[in-house]
Amino acid sequence: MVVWDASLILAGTSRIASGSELKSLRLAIEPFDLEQTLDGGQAFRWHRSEEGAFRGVIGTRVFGIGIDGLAVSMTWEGNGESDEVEQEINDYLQAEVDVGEVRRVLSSEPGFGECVAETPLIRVLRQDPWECLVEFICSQNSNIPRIKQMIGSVARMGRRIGDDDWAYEFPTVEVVADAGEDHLRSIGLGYRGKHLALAAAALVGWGDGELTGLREASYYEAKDALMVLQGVGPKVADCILAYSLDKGEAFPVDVHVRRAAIRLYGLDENVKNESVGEWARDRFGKYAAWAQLYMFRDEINRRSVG
DNA sequence: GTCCAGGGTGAAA
DNA sequence: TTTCACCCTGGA
Repeated sequence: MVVWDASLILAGTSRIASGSELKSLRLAIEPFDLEQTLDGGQAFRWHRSEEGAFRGVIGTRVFGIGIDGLAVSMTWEGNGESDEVEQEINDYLQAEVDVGEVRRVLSSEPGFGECVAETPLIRVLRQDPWECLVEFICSQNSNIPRIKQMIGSVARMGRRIGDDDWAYEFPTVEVVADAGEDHLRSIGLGYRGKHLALAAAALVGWGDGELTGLREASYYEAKDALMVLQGVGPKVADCILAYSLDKGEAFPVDVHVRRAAIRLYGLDENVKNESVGEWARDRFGKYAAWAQLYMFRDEINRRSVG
C-alpha cells in the first residue's frame, strides 16, 4: 500500500506561468480520485479531457485539472492572479481538510474502508451553493447523464467564457427566475422546471448572501431553511448542505446509499431515510458526507459488476 | 420498438 | 403516515 507523503510536495509548491492565455500551478494537495470526485455525482459540470484529466468551470473561469506525477496541477484560462486563483481552487477542493484524519476515521469501515485506505481519496467538494442547489433540484428522479444534460442547458443561460460548448458562467438567480417555468421546461427540465422557477423566485427575495450565509448556521437550521424552497426535500437539502455549505454531518440518503447502509451495517430493511441520516451522523460525525460518497460508490460498483 | 429505472418531491388520501 | 403522479432520457 502506497501512502502519499505530503513532505514530498509541500515544500515545493510552485507556480508556473506559461504564457498569458493559459496559466498553471501545482497545488499543495494530495492527489485524489479525480473521476469520482469531479464526475461521480456531486458535481455535474466537469468533462474528461486527456489522460484522466478534466476540464470545467469554477466561478468565472475555465479550469483544467490533472495529476502530474505526485502533484495535482491546475490550468486556467483568462485573467486572474495566481494567488487569487489558488485560493479559489483550494476553497473548491476543501484543501484544508485533514485527509489523514478522514482516512483514520473511515478506513476501518466495513465494505468501503479498504478503498479509503488504499486508493486515492474521493473528496467532498465545496461548490457554489446556488449552482449546487440547481444541480440537485434537477437530480430528482433522474440519472447522472441526464442531470449533466440539464445542468449544461441551464449553464448556457449564463455568460459565455470559452470556446467549449459547456464553457459558461453559471447564470444568476435573477436570470433563472426571469426565465420562468416554461423556458426551463423547454430546455429539458421537465416538471423540475416548475420547482426551479419557484425556488429561484423565492431566492430573489432572500437577502444578499443569505444562501451562502447558511455556511454559518447549524446543520438543522440550514436544512430547515433550504427545505422551504420548492423542489428541495430532505435528500436534496442534504446534498446542498454537504457539497456547498460546509455541513460535513449531512448524509444524503438516496436509494443507493440506503441499500448500502442496509447491506453493510445490517440496518432494518424498513428503516426510514431520516433514521439512516441520524445513524450516519452518530457513526461518522463530521465526516458523514465523505462516508456517503464511498457508500454510494460501493453500491454503484456492486450493481455494475452484477 | 418497448420497457424500465433513474442520487425524490409535493400533494392528496 | 403512506401513496402516487410527474417530464423525459439512457440503457437493456
